[in-house]
Amino acid sequence: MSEPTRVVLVDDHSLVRAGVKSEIGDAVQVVGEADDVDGAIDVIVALDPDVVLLDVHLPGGNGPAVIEGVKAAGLETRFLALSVSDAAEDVIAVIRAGARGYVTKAIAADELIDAIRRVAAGDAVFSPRLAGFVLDAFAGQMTVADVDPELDQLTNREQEVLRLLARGYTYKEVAARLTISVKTVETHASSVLRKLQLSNRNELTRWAAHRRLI
Amino acid sequence: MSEPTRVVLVDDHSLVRAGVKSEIGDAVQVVGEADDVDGAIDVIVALDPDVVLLDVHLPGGNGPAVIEGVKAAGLETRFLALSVSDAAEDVIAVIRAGARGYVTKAIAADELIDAIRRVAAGDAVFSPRLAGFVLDAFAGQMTVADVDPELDQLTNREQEVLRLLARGYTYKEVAARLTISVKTVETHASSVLRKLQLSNRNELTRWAAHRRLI
DNA sequence: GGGCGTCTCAGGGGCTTCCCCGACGGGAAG
DNA sequence: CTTCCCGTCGGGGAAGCCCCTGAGACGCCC
Repeated sequence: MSEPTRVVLVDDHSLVRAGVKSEIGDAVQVVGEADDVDGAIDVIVALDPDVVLLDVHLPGGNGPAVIEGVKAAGLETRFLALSVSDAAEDVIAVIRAGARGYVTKAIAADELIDAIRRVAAGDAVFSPRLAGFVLDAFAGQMTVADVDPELDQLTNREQEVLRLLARGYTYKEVAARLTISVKTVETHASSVLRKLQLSNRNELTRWAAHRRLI
Repeated sequence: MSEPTRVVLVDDHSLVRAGVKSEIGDAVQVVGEADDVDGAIDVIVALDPDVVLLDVHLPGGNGPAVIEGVKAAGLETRFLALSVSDAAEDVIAVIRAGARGYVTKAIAADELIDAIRRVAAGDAVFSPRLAGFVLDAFAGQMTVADVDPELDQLTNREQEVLRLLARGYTYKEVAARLTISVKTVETHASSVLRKLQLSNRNELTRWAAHRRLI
């Protein structure tokens, strides 16, 4: 690696930027910094770095907004999301926007440097726990959601029934699987539809398909 | 890493297995081998290894068939696809099936060992060139196999009806939209179900959701 | 012209879905 | 102990779904 990797840091906390810089500054070249969405886009477009270390939560928008903005400017910069959050929504959002990696701030300095270089080389890097998650999402072609607040409205039994219905089982089949009566399944199904504000089981199937439950 | 990673090799060429084994045998523990789909499933289920090194092309099926089979047996084994192919279809297929990594056989021994350990730890590993590809596919939520031969069996009218049904419209609503009678919608719907070998409209919704027709 | 496929429509029947009621036992909360 | 939620179950009924059979109209191809 003759030329050092050129990196831009985007984080709304200057302390974080300083910390990261001191940790990785010897191994890569930090050519610019920004602390909000618009500033980040400006800096990145002006400097065209190899990799952008991007915090997910920013004033004036969020990580994906930066990625979109840079893409819109015609650059093909590689982004490595660096965040305290490991929430499903955040991870999925930046990956969908086009980030090539996602690591949490708990990462060690040498691992971060390695991750930056990998992303610069076109590789994909994820914190182990997130890797499986992302691939599951991909394999299951879901959108987001693990902790669906809407699912919390449902009792455990209702969620069981929902999952089976979403998989295409008829009431009768669900009843057989859960060894309860068809009437009970009807009751639960009715509750599920009411709570999720759906009008029939086709919408339920679509609802479930949309959030990967199938 | 006190205990060595337990690995099963699946490849239809014994020479390849021998080669891989000699390359990585010192670093990980190769506990079993197989050269076809059924044999692989048997060996994996019997040995429950940490990681399976899986060739994509196998007699008696392909890589995804092995993954499905093992999953069906209730195991949560981690698979690392190791293939000469870097074709989009192959990569997508094994990832969709649930593989946690995909590297080509051009990989160096030490990189392969590293990849195996990463996959064993739950990380995701891809050859640099493939990493971006997989993420692009994910971000753009394409499937690769876009051209559906199964759709060709359907007449234009049947496809129209299919799309509307998949979006959750009732027969009556579809009829209103297409300004035809409910009975005609029933006829088309029936044809669609028969041609696609589905038994009801919930399966139809799932079928459509699966190929992003919704 | 005759055959073929598509699109349209109808009657009738059986099953499924969804809602309206009401009911009972159990556990948690007050 | 009463109240409330949960899970279980039932009757009854309206609507939707799905199949079977049959049929007329149109266009295309041989």
